[in-house]
Amino acid sequence: MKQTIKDLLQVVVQDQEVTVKGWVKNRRGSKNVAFVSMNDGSCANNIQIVVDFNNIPEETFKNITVGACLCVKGQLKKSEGQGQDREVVAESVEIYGLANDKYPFQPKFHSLEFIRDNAHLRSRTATFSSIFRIRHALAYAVHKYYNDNGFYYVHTPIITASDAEGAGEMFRVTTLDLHKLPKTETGEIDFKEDFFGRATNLTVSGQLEGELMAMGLGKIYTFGPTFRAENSNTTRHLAEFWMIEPEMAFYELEDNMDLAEDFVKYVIRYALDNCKEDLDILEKRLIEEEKNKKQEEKSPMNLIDKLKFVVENNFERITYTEAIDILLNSNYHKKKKFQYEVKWGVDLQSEHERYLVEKHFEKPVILTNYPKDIKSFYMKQNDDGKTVRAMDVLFPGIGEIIGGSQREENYEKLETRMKQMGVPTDELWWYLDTRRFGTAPHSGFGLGFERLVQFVTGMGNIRDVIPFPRFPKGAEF
RNA sequence: UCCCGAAUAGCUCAGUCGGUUAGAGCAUCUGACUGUUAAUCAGAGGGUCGCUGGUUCGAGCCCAGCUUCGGGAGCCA
Repeated sequence: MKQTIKDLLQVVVQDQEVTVKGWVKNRRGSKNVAFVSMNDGSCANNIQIVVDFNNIPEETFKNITVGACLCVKGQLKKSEGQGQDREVVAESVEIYGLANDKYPFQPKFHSLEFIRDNAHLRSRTATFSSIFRIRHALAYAVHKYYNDNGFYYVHTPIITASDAEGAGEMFRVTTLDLHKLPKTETGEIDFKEDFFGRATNLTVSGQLEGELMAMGLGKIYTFGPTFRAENSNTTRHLAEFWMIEPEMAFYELEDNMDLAEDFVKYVIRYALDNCKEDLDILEKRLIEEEKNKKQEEKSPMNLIDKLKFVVENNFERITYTEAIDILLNSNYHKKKKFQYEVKWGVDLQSEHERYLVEKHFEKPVILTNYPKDIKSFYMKQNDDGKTVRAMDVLFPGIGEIIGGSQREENYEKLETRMKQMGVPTDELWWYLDTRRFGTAPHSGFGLGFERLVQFVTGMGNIRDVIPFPRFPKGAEF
């Protein structure tokens, strides 16, 4: 295999001939010698190229500006300078591509807003190459975790005919001519004429299909794209995002919580163990940003300490009812600092979740047993007749990172609940079949992959942790 | 979608009470410098002050609408 800069930074230095291919991050010159920092994306660190004008014409160096791509042949030697232990003394420089002064990035601090505007080139920046290497590591860790724990990776459909999952607005998928829509006798659009012979959408969740697979394979997980056509303009929502959804036969809510906690800790630990350099870069950036913040907005922990803290401490597990009591007895509530009312039966607002996670417990919290009327039809009903076996994992800074539940396995109870909530039982006949034939207790959850990447990288805006973000009025690149 | 804020050089920003020719650092270009670390030093070029309209003798600054971006909220993962 060809040697990358990562390889060259690790091999034993013995004045050997090497070839470096990569992009110019910075350049400095003086009368007889110049220095070029190069990076090829293989790791966070740059390699320093020494350009001696006795070997390489000065004119060549003049053309090499930040952003240019080069192939440098030379000798790998111990560095004479202080900032690095090795460097490549160039013997020849081939220019693959020059970058003129319109190249947007410079060797200086750039705002995230500016880089976002140039997202097509942002993999060239230190911050974003680190983010995307960490994103890769986390994705790998997800597969490794489930594979090593006996789960099967299943692929659920991207195009789905069911629009009844209640997880959000859907994107329509059609091949109909929008200027000449076929109509039924009653004047409605006739989807019988459409590609699938029925109305179809992009999936909002693979859960229902995941349950079908778990009811035969035992323990499965999905890891794929999901789509929500909500007009959400926030730092933690995307119209296209990647979701991990494990689904396990014979797991009850407590098993589900154990899995969620163990899984999240595993992938975060994997990043700590394998992405040290990249995490250091992101932590440094965050420390710089914190300097401009007011004292009360500063976070109590640096990025890596925060990740270690999550890995080393148990998540707090409380019921919804207990959470309401804590909120009602809080000073925040007594001083009327909450904007939204706290009372049993209403869904918790962001401010309430933040209080529990960031002020009261100061660690991740798993909330369970929510009122049934604020949760989905498929969640297992408790004997109290009021609550369901739901669980939400709340993380500091980003709120809900995981939502899951034990599923209702009783056919009658499920069908009754679907009818009460207006979920069409005829459309979901295949889902009900799992309860009709050999039903079993089972559980699962969904984890928004970008929210996990957000937490691990410390990035505030979810659009910065996916290479090509999709959001309302945003589908560039 | 709602609330709040912002928009000045390629980038990051300053611009006093509405008053003459809109500034700085970095980047770019020219030059200097015997090994630099976001090198340093000297000089130069670079602006329809987001757009449209209004108030005024006079608008970067005040007002209205629009656009885009940011923060927060809702929906959620």
